[in-house]
Amino acid sequence: MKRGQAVMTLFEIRKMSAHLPNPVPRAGGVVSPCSACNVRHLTLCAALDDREVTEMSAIVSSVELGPGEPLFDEAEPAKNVFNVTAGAVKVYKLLPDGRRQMTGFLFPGDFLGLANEENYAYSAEAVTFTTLCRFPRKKLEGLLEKYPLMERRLLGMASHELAVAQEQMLLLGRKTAREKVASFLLMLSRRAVQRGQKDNPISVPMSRNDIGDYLGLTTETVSRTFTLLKQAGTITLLGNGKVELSDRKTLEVMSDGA
Amino acid sequence: MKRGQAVMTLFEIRKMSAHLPNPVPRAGGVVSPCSACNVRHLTLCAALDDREVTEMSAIVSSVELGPGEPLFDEAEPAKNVFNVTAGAVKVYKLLPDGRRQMTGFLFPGDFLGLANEENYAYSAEAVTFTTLCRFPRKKLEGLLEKYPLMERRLLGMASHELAVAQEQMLLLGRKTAREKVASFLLMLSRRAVQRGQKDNPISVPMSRNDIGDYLGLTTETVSRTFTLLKQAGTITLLGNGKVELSDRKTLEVMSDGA
DNA sequence: CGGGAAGTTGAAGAGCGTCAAAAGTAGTGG
DNA sequence: CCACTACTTTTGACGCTCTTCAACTTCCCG
Repeated sequence: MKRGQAVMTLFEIRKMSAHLPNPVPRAGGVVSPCSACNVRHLTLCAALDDREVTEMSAIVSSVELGPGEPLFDEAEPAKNVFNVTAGAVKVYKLLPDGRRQMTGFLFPGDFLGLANEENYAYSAEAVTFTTLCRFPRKKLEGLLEKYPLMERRLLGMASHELAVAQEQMLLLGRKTAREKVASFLLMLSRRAVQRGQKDNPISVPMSRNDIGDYLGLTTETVSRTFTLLKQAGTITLLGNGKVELSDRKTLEVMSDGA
Repeated sequence: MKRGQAVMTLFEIRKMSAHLPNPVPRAGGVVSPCSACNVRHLTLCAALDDREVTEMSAIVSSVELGPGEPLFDEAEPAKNVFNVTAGAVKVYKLLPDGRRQMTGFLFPGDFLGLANEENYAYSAEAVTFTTLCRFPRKKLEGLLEKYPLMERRLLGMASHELAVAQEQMLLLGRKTAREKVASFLLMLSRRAVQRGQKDNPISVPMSRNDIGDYLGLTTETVSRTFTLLKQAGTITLLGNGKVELSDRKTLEVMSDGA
């Protein structure tokens, strides 16, 4: 099980730039990293006005990760919480023998690191080249007391996550491989729309193995299912991690079990 | 699919009384239903002092359900949130063809009905004779603004739920039938302890079918797995929904996949 | 007791996993 | 620019766990 190869190629740097029309300056830069944030309306910070965001930026720093680089590990002290600003992150739990369950894929605007306990309940790792903003947990808690709207927003985000988790339980416990893959593709499409991207060809940056671990399947079953959907004309593999949903209706019917 | 038979037998009434050493008076009663609450330390209300609890009790009413009676349905407007005070509740989601996934079993002290959207994201139904306290959502939101500690507590409860949900995803996606059942029994035991009950013979009030829908298995597989554990001497079925964990060590090793 | 639901057990089959190998893809170095 | 290497993806054959279908048993509660 290898991980954390921090090789950043020219290709990935180009890709990163493409994702960041307004690149977020590093912590310690002259400009507030938050005032230029292009996903603010999606995040925790949506609850703050400009002045408050400036105050917030005093405690925030920026993190950049290459594909496969770990952000934190399960059971590690939960010192920070993060907001994804560009790229994609996977979060997962492991069994002692190495079996892995992805509990989510996170995209720009998504929040991670919320932990009730002292330690993280899961591991997090970059899928693509990724940038995040980091909030020291202690300091964030101080701000939460000061800005009740922010706490309200956090509660809203947590209860949204809870609804998503319940939907995922339905998928894992009761859906077939075909239904799982169809649901997965539609989820990627819907979330792309939320981020202001277009709903059709979708970007699928994660590996078949990662998808399998998210859906409770093996790499092989995921691959076979993609092939089946392709042969049925429901999707088209465009290469380079792009997938066209050629027959969205069918996917939708399929995802709910018909 | 039948549901909602509100038949309350003498036996159940006796059982109810056993669960409620200090029965909660109905709303409109002379005594505040909350001041006598015997699970307050487990709930949302743990964040409040006596005076505040009295204020809270003005908006609270009590609900009683017989086995199988629905509390609310998925997609119904989320007008109330609830705290279980006695008994057990199951919450679940359905697929159009009737496949069901339990997303949780709730016991005294547990909270349900948190919904970010207008409507409930799941259905809820009593397992045994159950009592709950009901908070109109609008009024509760008012109190949350007044008592930030309560909002803090709610956030804590939500993020705990989130961690539990992730653990359940690991179970559903990656564990075998044996591992699932072992994990389930241990969870019941741990939660009994949290409520101040003893950890060993545990009460398993739900049917094999309900357990199956919680673990992503069929009734038959759950039953077979119970039989295997029984034959291996790991558990003992005491009848009447009571199970003795005869070899907890083995169950623990088993639940994590060894 | 007696009837109906819940639970158990058995036999057969399907879906997905496992193991293995081939094909495709991307990055490296000649 | 093309060949080489390493990894990911795809495809195939086979096996196993869990499901399905069915019958039987047990447990409640009237």
